Amino acid sequence: MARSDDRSPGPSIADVAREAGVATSTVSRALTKPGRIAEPTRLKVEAAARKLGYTVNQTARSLRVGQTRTVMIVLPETLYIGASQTVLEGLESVARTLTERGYHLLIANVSREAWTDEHIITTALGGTICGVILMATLPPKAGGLSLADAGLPVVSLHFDQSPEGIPSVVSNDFAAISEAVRALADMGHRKFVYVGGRADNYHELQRVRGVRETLAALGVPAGDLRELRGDFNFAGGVRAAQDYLNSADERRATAVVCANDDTAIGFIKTVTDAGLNVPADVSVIGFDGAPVGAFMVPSLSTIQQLTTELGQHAADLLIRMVEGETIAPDERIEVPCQLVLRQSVADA
Amino acid sequence: MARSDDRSPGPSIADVAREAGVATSTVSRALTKPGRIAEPTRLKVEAAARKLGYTVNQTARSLRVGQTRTVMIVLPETLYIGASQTVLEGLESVARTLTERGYHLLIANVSREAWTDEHIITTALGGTICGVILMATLPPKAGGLSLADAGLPVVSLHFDQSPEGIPSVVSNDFAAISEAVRALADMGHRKFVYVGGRADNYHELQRVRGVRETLAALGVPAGDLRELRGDFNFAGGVRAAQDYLNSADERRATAVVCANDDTAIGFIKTVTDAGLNVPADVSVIGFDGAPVGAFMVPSLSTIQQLTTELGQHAADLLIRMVEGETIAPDERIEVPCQLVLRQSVADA
DNA sequence: TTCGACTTGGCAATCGATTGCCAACGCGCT
DNA sequence: AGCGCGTTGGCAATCGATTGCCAAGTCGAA
Repeated sequence: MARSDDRSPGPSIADVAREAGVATSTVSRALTKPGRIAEPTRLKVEAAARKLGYTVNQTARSLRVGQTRTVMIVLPETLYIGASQTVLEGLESVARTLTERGYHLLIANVSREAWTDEHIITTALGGTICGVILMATLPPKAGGLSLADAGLPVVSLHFDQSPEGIPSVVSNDFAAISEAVRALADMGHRKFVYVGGRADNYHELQRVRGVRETLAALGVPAGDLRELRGDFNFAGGVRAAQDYLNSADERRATAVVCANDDTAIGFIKTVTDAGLNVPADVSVIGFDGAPVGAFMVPSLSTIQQLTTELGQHAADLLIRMVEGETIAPDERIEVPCQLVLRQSVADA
Repeated sequence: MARSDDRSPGPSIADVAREAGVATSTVSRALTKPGRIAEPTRLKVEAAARKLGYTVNQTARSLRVGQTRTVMIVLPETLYIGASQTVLEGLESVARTLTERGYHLLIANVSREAWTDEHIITTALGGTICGVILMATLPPKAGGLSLADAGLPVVSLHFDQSPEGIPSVVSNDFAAISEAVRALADMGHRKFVYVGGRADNYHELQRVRGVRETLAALGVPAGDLRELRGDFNFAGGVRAAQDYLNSADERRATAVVCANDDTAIGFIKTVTDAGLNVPADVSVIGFDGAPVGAFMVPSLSTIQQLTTELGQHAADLLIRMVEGETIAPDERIEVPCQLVLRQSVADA
């Protein structure tokens, strides 16, 4: 068999058993079932294992116990590569939490195309993983099958999918953007622009609603809120700024709320190059808390998402599900954001 | 056995065999060895598999063939969370390439502490993975064991470790920064500052050498190059800028080369807030090609790393090693960078 | 000394897919 | 009709660890 391709398999449990002079079952129990094996025997086994450099073969273990300790994280279709680091920060946090608890993290679908969804489903069904974290994405489907058919625990991070039966960990977008709008109103601003993201996006729905309802509650007439599309990226912010610049001076808003930092950055860059001054002529605020914001000129006001906490909660929730705890399918953990006001906003 | 914990195992190969009226071996071969099974039989098997929704159990397969199709990527100890997205872009590129070729990607060590190296080694030895990509890190060690002991194919991405016997995929830092320095000299600059990173870092060594040797070749006296420490982050750029501001006006350099974009951004922010104008008073250039650079005020000149190509090459090289191709241990693939000049530089 | 309760460790089946080996079969040729 | 070769598919061993079951051993109490 393994003739041409001799992968050094390392010592197996049988080797350790022989070395220690006990049965394989004893070795297995000594290493995994504390208390099941008498102390002297256990020490003997441990010594033998260390001497041989034995490491348990996770593949064999997984096959036998019918469970892996590997979690898959599905990253968003577009990674929103820009200024904000929510994806990377979230990933770091999830990875750290899982690793601490002895789990592995498998990455899926960094760039989603037709075949990748199928790849995900196949992996899920193939017994390779024990749970899934959806990061700012909807559950993949392929052929007749969906992720749900794998019968695995699933947690949604960033998108609230608890109404669809997926426990979710989310920022309180609505309350956060509402606070930002109120802060701008308190500074005397009365005419607003909201530069939104993609219309079908979960965050967009929360954020645009937050702006509208808060302004309405403050008594700002609907006509004094202009909504532009920003697509969550730099170019969208640039386009929105061009629209903004095209309106007559006296009709221009003095406060601009953007659906994320990238949009705000594109906006600021464009109006600045056109000769306007931020914040003297117009105040701008973003969303996400990109680390670079503090070092922009002017420094960027933003709504900071606590990405690390979000990731921790998601990982923790999933582990609890994997380990058999019953979690309500409409479980929803909300993490507050922090309003960070910097140079890009000023009194009207 | 599995009484309390009935994980729905899905159909097995035996179920498919029964459904199709053939032996399990026939099913296995029909699904994996094209040509080995007569066409009519193969179709029968495929139909049965589809009908039952059969998916191969990767765990069992891996155990039998002694090989997984999972690659581990070790991310840098500090993720350099700032403006540049090299880690995320590289990750995306590696993930995409591996997925296309039917491999999985396991993430390790996003935050390295004492126990995580051990976790990595254990995983590597445990037969869970078939290869490792080191992303801007040195090989982990734990206890008496190092990653090398696992006998797995390893590729280094970003750091040139080919002298240590690890095939590497790297940017040509030296040539790139040399080109940048020459460009600044061509613009008439004669006094330089180099804001470096951490002294023991691979990139730092390349980049500082590039600056020194290029200036020397251009006949700029060593006294007209001032070297400051920037630590690769915003705060380091800020500190360097404070040092810079403290020197007397007539002694100040007019060209600042930074070891990465974050440093450059911190530098620009600080000197701008202090009343200097970039680029009128001082030209600044970064390194990495952070996407946000184009939208800074002033937009940031930088040396763009082709992260996607780097990732592709690394993944491709590793796959070739995994699949048995012989690769020279001192293999070194160099990917050129692109100099991108924007508003932050101007004639002296 | 004997009995029962408890502890300890070994035997062997098991997880699911792969694969070496071989038997059966079909086909063409003499 | 008989022979040989190539193709097809089945049997059963195998990968390495886990675990139900049971036997042997230990200890204390009567």
